Amino acid sequence: MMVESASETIRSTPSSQNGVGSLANQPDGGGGGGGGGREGAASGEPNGEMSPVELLHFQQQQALQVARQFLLQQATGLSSPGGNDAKQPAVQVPVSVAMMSPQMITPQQMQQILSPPQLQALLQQQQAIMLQQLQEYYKKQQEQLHLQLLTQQQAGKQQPKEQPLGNKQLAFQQQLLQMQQLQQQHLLNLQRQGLVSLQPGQGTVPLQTLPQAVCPSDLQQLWKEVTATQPVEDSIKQEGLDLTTNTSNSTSFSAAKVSPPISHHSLPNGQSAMHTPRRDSSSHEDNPGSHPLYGHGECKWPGCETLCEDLGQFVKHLNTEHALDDRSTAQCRVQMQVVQQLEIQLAKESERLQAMMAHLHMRPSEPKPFSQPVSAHLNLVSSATLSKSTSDTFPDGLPHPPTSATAPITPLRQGPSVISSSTLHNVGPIRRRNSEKFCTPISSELAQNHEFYKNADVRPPFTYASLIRQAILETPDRQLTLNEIYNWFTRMFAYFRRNTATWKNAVRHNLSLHKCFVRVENVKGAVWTVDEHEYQKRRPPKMTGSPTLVKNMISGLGYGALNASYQAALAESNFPLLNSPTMINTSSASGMLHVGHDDVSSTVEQVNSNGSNSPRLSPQQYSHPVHVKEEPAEAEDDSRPVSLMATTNQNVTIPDDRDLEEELPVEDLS
DNA sequence: TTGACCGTAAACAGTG
DNA sequence: GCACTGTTTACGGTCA
Repeated sequence: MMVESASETIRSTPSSQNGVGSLANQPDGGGGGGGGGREGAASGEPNGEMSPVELLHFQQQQALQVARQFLLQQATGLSSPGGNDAKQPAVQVPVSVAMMSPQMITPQQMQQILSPPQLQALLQQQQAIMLQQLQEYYKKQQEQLHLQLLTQQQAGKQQPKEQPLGNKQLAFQQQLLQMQQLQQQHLLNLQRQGLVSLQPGQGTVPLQTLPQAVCPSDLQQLWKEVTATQPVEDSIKQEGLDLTTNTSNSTSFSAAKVSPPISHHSLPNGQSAMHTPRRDSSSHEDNPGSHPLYGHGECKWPGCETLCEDLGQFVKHLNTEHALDDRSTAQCRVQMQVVQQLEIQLAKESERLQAMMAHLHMRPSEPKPFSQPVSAHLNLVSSATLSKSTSDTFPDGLPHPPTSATAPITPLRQGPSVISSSTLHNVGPIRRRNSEKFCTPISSELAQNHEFYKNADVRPPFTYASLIRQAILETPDRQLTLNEIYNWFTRMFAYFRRNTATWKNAVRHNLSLHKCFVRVENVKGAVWTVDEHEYQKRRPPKMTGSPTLVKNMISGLGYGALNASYQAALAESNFPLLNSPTMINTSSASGMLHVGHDDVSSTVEQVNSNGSNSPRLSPQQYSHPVHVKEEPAEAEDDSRPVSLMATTNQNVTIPDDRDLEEELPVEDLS
């Protein structure tokens, strides 16, 4: 029959994924699987493969067909039941209705053929039959679902893992619930639609008829819920239970599958996993003012996006719409799988990074006292890139040993300043902006990676100006001769040890170029000091008041967030430095008070001084209290007043304090 | 597209 | 004359 044709068509695509067919052990229906077979044969000879449900429908269909033919015969005999009339598209008839059965008289034809009383009687009769069929049909399906659920439960008892079992049971429960809802909704729609096609046909026919009973708005809502529900099926599928046949690729059934919000039933087996989201939600609710599932006035629950005016409304919405129920639990599990997938992806990427580093011979040869965080890897890569880049462009053209020969000793304490992508790919002009962007104190950076820079032929990610300033500020007198600055460079950085002419020229160039470097004549020569005021003024538009300040503040805050995330991630890797409150404070302060410094030591100074980010600094710095410098008596190797090296090598937390201590004299004078 | 910033290179002058 | 120091200019790259 054409009814079966319609149902067969549906079943061949969506209903075949319905799960109903599989549940009925009748994936192909009585039509013989071809889907395009003539229904007459199919309807006339229900084969042995037909499920009881379909057999029932078949019988009912036959009865209905007889009634229909009877009515038709009472009419004009417009066409034979098996004629081609139905092949003509029924005008103004829903396509699905027209498709229902070529043998079936369309409602319009019915109206033309039958008198109103006859038509009404026929419709009532059909509706009654349909309702009965539907009830029986759904009852059968529920039985099937229960049967499979029991089967799964028994099978699950043999599995050591209970979680997937619970999920399967959950899925089955969902199926049951959805089936019930579908039944109710379908029946309701049928009652509302007097002219709904009444062909129960095969098991999937009721599902087919549903879409036309759903208004577009309903469809939208249903689709929204389907999309929200879809991951559940994905999760189920991933766990080996393919229940997606119920939904995927079938808009109609997807809509039918949707569980309305009323479907908050408690599962009899009460999975423990269901408590997870609830607790999680509750814990978040304890945090006033914010909720991780609430942002931008929307519910961030997967697939929800419900607009909530305030947090209270959201909480209410959360408790009502995302309460402890099957769907929420399943969605939570899906989210867990998402996280797991991301973790797997991260692991893969980390492995790739390791391979890349190994390929580039950048793998640290020395054993690490603790696990190597990603930042350290990145730092190594950065170092490798820098080394390679600089080696390729060494002005002096001197051959330079590979950086790996001087593997960093303290890369584990790398801050974020050296992990920027630009650092990875650029050497020159980007360095200062890197340090600015990441607000890394050059002092902290150097303290953390002193050994690294000292041994590795890696160019430090700081500008000449910041390095010169750092060199000067490291001294008690805060003044250095040019030669002392040279020595500081060569002492602190292997890179500058091996490259001379270019960077020295650059140092001189920077000393002369920047106003912040003040040359003071000494008895025995000239010394260079730092005018912090001018140093801060180097980027006055970013300092205060200007719109760019806000921009920079925002960017600084953005980095602060990034840095915080990074710190959190690294902290979990037992990154000792990042557990240091000093580091945290430095980062946060730099993030909040980022005003565009080459190094954040100045920023830290400001922050620690009086909480103000005023660029104005100590009179000592500003007025250059350059007391005539005595004989340098350099001996740079042991004259360093502040042993960053020692502190770096000894204690990872001290350097930061030392940095602050170094800056304190400046701050105290402000 | 523009300006700021930076690095690099180079020329030049002064000084010891 | 040479080396060092200091200044200045020019150019190209990057970024906001």
